[in-house]
Amino acid sequence: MMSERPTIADVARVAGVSKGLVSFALNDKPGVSVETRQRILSVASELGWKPSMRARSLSSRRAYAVGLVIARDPGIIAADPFFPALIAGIEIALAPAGQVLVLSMVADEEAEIASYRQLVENDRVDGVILTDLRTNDARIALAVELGLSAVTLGHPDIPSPFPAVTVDDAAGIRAAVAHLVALGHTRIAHVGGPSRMLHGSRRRNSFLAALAEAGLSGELAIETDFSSADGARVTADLLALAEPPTAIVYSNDPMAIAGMSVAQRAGFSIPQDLSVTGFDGSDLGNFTNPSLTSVSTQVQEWGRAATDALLRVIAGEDVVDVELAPAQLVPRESSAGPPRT
Amino acid sequence: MMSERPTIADVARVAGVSKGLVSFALNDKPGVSVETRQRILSVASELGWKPSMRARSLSSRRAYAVGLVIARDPGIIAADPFFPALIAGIEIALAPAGQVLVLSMVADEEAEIASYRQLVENDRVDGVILTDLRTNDARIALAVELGLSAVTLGHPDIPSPFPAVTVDDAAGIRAAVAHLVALGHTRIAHVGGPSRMLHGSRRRNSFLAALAEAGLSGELAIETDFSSADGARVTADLLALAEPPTAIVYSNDPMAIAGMSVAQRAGFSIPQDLSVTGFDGSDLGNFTNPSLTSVSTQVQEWGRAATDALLRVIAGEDVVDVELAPAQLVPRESSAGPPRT
DNA sequence: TACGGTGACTAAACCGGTTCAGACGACCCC
DNA sequence: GGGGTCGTCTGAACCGGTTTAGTCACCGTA
Repeated sequence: MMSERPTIADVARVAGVSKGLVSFALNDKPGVSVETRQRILSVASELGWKPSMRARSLSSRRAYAVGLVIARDPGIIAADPFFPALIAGIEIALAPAGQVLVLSMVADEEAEIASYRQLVENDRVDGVILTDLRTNDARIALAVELGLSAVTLGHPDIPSPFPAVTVDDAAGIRAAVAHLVALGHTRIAHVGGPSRMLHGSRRRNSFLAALAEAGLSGELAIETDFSSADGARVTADLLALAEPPTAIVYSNDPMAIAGMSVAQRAGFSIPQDLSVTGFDGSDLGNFTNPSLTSVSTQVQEWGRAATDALLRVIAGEDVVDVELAPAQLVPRESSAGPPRT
Repeated sequence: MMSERPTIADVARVAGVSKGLVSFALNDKPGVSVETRQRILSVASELGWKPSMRARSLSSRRAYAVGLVIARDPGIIAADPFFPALIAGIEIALAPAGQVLVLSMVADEEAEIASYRQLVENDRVDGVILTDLRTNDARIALAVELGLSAVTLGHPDIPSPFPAVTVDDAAGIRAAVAHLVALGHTRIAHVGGPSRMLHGSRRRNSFLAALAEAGLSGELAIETDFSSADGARVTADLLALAEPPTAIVYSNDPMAIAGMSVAQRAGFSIPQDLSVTGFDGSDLGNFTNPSLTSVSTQVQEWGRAATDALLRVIAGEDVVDVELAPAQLVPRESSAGPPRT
């Protein structure tokens, strides 16, 4: 019963060399002859030796883990398929590197800052993925202050020393508007996220720009908190207007789905009386009635690429910004020509 | 510019005592006089000393972290609000204890086993939360083999040395059936999860038992993989029967929502022609048309309680099973009396 | 032949905590 | 007054790796 796990000292003893040399051999460092390296490696695998992450962490001052802090209302997170997809992507890149994800979910921005500080003070992570960037985001300065490595999902609106991994979601909004314009719509509304969030304001701006390009007015661009509840409320408001829009571009799928329900309750047929588009192209939209025209962003690939970049930053490499395939329109049943008046 | 972080040796030097005594004082161990303890504590806080988790981990052989491995298809996870709520609950219990969550998301059961092994071999976690229990679940034996602490979400169907934290979801299914029976339904179908998953088969059994109690036949209990797609497919099959059911009890909300869409497409009005109930009482169901009668399980509280129990197991306490408030029916618009024939 | 350089290797320090054996004085008891 | 107990504290070992300084044999060269 060899219950104790072998240490590097056991390997050294059996191989007849010093601890230090074993360490060199196992980390592919120079200064070890080919035969000795061979012998050490075979002894190590014979003994079933695995390095102790704890000891390695202490002496190398690394955590071999990356952090993700999600700061949103749990209710909103639960409805939004974005995060599971992101995490799945992160995992794909992390696993082969022998690293793990430390996840923190907090309710507000104050707790978010505290969470990053905890992560660093407690030596939990070597770097973080910054998602849901906000205008003038304090986390950039915080990461710098804490000496953290980081990558941002999207370009911040302030100077940042960290690589940005971006998906051109503006292209998706433009495609959605172009799609609706091509169908003949002229009164198009936008139900977007909080303007404090960069992707909220960026999508809103792209929406306005696309409308302007088509010679249309963008007066119906409304801001929400990204929740289904807000999506429903705003939709009701829009449809109660004297001249309601004939199409609504939503900034995420949960709001679009809630909006469709509200519209249908109010007696609007979709897409006959109202066209609707979502954002993020979640699977959910395939199973609504009608199915939801949406914009797909390959969230999983985004997570994978961001993690890849982060690991290289942590390793000290120079990493340049990464631009992924732009968001693409996925036309389904919820969009059609405007009602004939 | 005091850039280096103070160590326990610094505190000892300034306080004029030995390293060991500082450690005792800071961990509330006996053998330190009140005045000395006071002095040490004040020196520590003056210096802004924070224990190094890495060093502490190495010498105490603990990770101060717990693991959660989610093994489901990413698409299914994304649609299901269960996991975000669970994680939010876990976080609530973890943060005050200074511990963190290491999350792993894998696609299949093989990767799942490998993931647990990695977590342990790499000293990542002190314990794990076992969710989505399956029949004869190999993870129980695996955790024992690896010497992991654990808690299970629900009772396993095999002997387990780990405390179980349970929510009586059977009560929820019974309540849903009772609700439908009271409304006058006699042909009630069940669209449930995989029978390999314990909550899948348990809900199915409760469904059958509840029907039997009401003197009804349970021939329409169908098994799915929990995905929206499967929910849609099975619903279509059920409605195509010569004598379709007048009510369907779904085992999660995404399937119920997909099922409603399919039914509506097929010309069924809900709830006039078909009543529908979901499971897990997600916020989503508030914003469908009609809103979804569902069963609420307080998932967040489940995660909190499970984490609490796990931390106590890790601390070596004797922990007994915890039984949370049973699942409760949340009646909304999708259920009503059967159509008059 | 003396010398500098190089490759292979060892010993020991180090990372920053925890823990254990033992020193020491104060106190108590018989 | 000698011995035992208790509370307080020290010094050193320990956790299991990484890293640095230094030893030693061997080589080619002037």
